[in-house]
Amino acid sequence: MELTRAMESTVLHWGEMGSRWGVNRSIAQIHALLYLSTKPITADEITETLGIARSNVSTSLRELQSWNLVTLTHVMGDRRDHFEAKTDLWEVLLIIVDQRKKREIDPTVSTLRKCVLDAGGDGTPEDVKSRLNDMLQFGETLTTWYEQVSRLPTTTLVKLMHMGAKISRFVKG
Amino acid sequence: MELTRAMESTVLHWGEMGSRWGVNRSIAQIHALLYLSTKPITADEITETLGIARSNVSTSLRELQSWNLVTLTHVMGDRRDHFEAKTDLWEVLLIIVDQRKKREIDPTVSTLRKCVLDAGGDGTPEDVKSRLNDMLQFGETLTTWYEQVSRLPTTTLVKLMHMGAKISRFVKG
DNA sequence: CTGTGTTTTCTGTTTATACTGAAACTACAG
DNA sequence: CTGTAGTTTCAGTATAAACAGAAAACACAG
Repeated sequence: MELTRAMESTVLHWGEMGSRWGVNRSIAQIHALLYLSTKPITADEITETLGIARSNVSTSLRELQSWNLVTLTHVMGDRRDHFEAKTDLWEVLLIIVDQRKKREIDPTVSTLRKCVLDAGGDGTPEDVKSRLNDMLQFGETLTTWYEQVSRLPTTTLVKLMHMGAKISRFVKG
Repeated sequence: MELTRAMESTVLHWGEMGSRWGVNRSIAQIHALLYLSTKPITADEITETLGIARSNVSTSLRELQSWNLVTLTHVMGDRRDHFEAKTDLWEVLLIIVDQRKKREIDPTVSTLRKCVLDAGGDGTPEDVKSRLNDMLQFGETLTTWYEQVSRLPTTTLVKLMHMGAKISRFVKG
């Protein structure tokens, strides 16, 4: 698979972005490549195109599949696995946020909950306790909000987005 | 400075969180410690409490100041710098999102813009071009929305949040 | 100008993670 | 069964980032 200049920069930049957000470069690059590719491609093609080890591609694809961002498909008359990425970017965004929430935010909130409990009997000063409480409260507000909003249909979300700041009209007071 | 059990877990967990989101552990730990502390503390106190090198604390504090999350203050009769963290968590969230947008999202969108231009004349196939365009479009929609909404007063944001999914009432169609 | 407390800079080391390549495994065709 | 194409696992290696400690720079009192 031959990459044009534009495709190459996109893939490289996406890899760079990934690493700044705690996603490893290979995974991000592969994801970008699959997103750009308009037909399913094999692991070997990815290996060649990106110049990374076959085993690394395998592991990364596995990870991408576990995120539901990439699916395995088959092509008639070809034994090899082919891979393709979700193309609806709204769906992609929601998947990523959902997963990171589940893997990182939710555990953080429960850790905080435990800390607030512990703080009751371990001699934590009152003012620190109130800071801890604020954090927990804040986390809970955000997650509750997200859980509701993320369940709205995409079309609604798009419309809400396009309203931008106008949405504030509907707030009382 | 003595940490209670609850404080210690919070600081450690925060550090862990940081590293999963591309913020180094020391910086995140120091931030947590300053957030919990109800009075400004010195770099040396941080060094002792967290058991990391003095130089590391210095660099991290500098970084935190550049993010506007921590400010330097002075205490009467003490030559040493003291540090304290922003305590309004809404403000903290907006600062973090703002900064990461500025440092990472905005450059990504302009890279995409450049790629879309390049793709015009470098032989990129039509269908790939349209994928690139979708990405750019999506990024622009999100950033435009964020720029508007983040400028609303915190009180309005809080109210919007508490409305949760009810906000969808106001969408036409 | 000198001495002391404080902060920053810099270089080498450590550590964590990504990555490779070979070997093991699997599924299937013949 | 056997051979082959394909995939995964695993142990070792490389790389990049975090970190420590020493040295330098700075600020100011006396």
